[in-house]
Amino acid sequence: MAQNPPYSPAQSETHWQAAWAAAGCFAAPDDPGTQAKSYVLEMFPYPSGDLHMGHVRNYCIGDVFARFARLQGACVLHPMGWDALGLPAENQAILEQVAPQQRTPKNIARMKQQLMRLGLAYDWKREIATYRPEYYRWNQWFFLQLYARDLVYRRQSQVNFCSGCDTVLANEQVNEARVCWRGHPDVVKRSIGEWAFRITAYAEALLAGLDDLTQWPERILAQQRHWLGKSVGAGLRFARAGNDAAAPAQELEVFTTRLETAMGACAVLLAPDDPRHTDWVTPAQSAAVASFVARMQRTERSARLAETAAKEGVFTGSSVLHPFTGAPLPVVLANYVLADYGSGAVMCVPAHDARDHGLAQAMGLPVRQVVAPPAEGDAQDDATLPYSGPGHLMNSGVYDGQRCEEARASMLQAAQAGGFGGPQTTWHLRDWGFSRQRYWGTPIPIVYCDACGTVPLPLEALPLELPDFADLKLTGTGGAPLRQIKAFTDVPCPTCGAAATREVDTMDTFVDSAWYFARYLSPQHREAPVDPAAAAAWLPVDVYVGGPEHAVMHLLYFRFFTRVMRQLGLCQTDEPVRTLITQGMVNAPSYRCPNHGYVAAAPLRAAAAAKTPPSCPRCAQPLQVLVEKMSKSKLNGVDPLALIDRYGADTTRLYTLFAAPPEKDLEWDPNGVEGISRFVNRLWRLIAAQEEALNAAPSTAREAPSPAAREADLRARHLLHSTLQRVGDELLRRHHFNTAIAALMELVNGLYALQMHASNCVMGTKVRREVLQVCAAMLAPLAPHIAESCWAVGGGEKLVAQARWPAVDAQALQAQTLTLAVQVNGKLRAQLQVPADVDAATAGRLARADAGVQRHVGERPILKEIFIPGRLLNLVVAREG
RNA sequence: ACCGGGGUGGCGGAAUCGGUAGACGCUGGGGACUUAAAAUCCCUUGUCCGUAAGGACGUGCGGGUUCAAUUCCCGCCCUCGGUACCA
Repeated sequence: MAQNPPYSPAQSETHWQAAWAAAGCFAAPDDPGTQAKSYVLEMFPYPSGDLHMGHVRNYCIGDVFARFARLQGACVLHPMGWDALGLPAENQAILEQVAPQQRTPKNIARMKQQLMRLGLAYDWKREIATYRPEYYRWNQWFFLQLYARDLVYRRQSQVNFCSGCDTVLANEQVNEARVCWRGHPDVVKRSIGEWAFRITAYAEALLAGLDDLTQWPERILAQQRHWLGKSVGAGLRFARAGNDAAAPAQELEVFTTRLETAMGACAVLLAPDDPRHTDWVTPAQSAAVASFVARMQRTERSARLAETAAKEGVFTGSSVLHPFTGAPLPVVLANYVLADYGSGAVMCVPAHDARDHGLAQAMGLPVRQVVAPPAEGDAQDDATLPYSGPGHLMNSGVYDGQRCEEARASMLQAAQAGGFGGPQTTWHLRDWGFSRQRYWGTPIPIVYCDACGTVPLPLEALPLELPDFADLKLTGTGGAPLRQIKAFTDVPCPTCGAAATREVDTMDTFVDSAWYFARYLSPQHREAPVDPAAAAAWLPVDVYVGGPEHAVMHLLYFRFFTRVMRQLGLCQTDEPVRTLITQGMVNAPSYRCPNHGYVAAAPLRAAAAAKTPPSCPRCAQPLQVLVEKMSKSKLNGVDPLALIDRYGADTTRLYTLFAAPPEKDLEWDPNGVEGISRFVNRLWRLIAAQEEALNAAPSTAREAPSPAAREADLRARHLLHSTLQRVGDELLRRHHFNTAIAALMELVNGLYALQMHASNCVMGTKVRREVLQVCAAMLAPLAPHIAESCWAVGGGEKLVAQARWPAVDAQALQAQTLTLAVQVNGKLRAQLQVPADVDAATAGRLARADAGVQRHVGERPILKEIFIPGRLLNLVVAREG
């Protein structure tokens, strides 16, 4: 046999990528018409400048869906774009004083080049980038539409404020010790004005919509449900004690899910960051309160709320009257109360709430038990306090003896009748504050006029473009950068023409990503964010692939905007995504020296292979090895481009798909890549051998095949079609690409075992072609380049990228016998070859005849036989001893 | 701390509805081919006992349900993601 040329992925992959482009395989029409449609989308990347392995994994997974849907006969839309605004680019601009408007397109060009090398089936004509005014003008358009519908408003909000930088900081820029990224200590929480979307108006709809998302992972639905956090309870109003008509507030409303414990209330609690607390502070207490509030501003919210954290409070000096009894209760600020949940105030019931109990002990508040646990044996009302279980009421006047549920209902009725309370539902979800004091974001189209107040820009004024970078000094200090530019801020009022000033905050980048999926459908459309005809044709997204870190916020905003779009007449769907795939992270070993921090991982991988324990190149100390998410700071990244250069795109794709199923984390293993590369080469040799065999075979031969040839054909087809069935199931239903690839490896191993790679193979040409074509189809979504070579050698028409998924031949699958597992008392004792259609009685007879089975059954009678057709037989006998 | 995941050989993982634990790949060991190397091919590789035949144990830990549990239930441990201004 002639020596075949070794596989050259670089040459072959460039060739097929050009062929796909020439054939226009991946361009999607504006309307799929009568053809079934499939919209496959991956979370768009932040254009940092270089593709990393996390991107590669994300887009390879998406590409499998897109290419497989096309094989299944769908008209596929598979676009790509750039999430280009936001903090990292702004920080880089501060550092280098280079305009993000210049840096960003360069980064995009680089990353696009890198993406192209992977041979991803994108329709690049639909590419979008959020930093372009043609894109972000629609953020402004949405803002104005929501403003007109009272779904956007201004409010006060708590932010991190660093007096050293004189500006607001992102959470990421502050560490746990409240030190800022530049090293200033004492970052505090401060209240500032901001813009917010009224997403809470959609809470009920967003909750109900989850029931329709049957193709979303259950864990994501659970996280969304908990984030929405619907809680049904009651509101109860407490009036100010004493006749102080001049006091700024006359009552406090609390929210409770346990109204039946009201008689056990010993205080009413407010959050330290609740601005209303000043209405209740008396002069005598003002110093104590001020110091408590200041201390809380320096404490992390999570530290304040931790269950194990000490419960602390301070008396405001004022009291309110218990609405049921008229008894005075102190108004107290407590560290664990949330200002933005429910009504922002709660009643303190120490006997039946652990946190309240802790506070009561710390402050010496009275503990009054009002619920007795269900009586057991000798009736006992005493319980270990705090007690939060079920029971009946005590110490509660007319309600004594009622079960909790009864008391809750009757007290609610009494509260309504008395006009001091009623049913109330609260949510964990809060409105979405989207103001940012940053440069690299979408300007908010608002003007403030002394005469007209807050004035939205007219739609014709859009886009409101970001002013030039050259006109300001971006330092990351001193508040909103846009305020520096007089030419931007000082404008005439759109209504009255008088001198006015613009809003200088920009928008959160979550606004960009809340609706980008719609822009791909008509990226040039000028009348609206999306052409409603295109939206009707393509929405919802059929498959959405991205990281689980977006499980809650991004996906909730995404779903919220989809509902808004529907109400604006832009689309006809409430939910944006039918099937959601959340993929795991890409991890790799990182190496850390106790003296010198992280050490570059790449040179140490070779050392690890040589089994020398890794040591620091600078001080020779042994290094700590951890498996962590690939990142620049940990110096453990793998350059995808280097991988493609060395092994080719198909090997890179197959490795990321094979090493773990999509939803799990993937650990980088250089040896694993070698293994995949071996498989690709093995496959290549098989394909090359067929090229020779098919060319050599006289096409006119009509001789009857030998029995050996018939047997080889039969076996090859059995193997081929059972693999086709498995791979189809893995791709279509289970989305487990690693096991699909394993099945293909087994197929190739099996074909080698049938000598298909060898010159003495007797397999017929017709079966050889079938094997090649079916293999090509199965490979096409996973390793699309070598799949084309396989298709071409097998004599397939046009490209496999344009082909259809083959049908399983049920006849080829039929088997004569199967292996039946025989257990005795649940332990495997024999494996019998039996006829495929064996019944329980026959299986029992065969099993009893087996020597191994007999040894374990012995003289004991068989009590029961459990037969699972096609799988196993379990003989149950009396246990010994 | 709270919410949601995850934990299976030396390693990544497989086991689809409670039915043969360890598919496939890597690593290690042995062999073939070769002057040699690379590449390739073949055998082998959970632990323990045993010369072997064979047996016992084994899916983070402790219990439970079942003829049968990686899978279901209860209680823990460790770990990852999110916690509203990173995206």
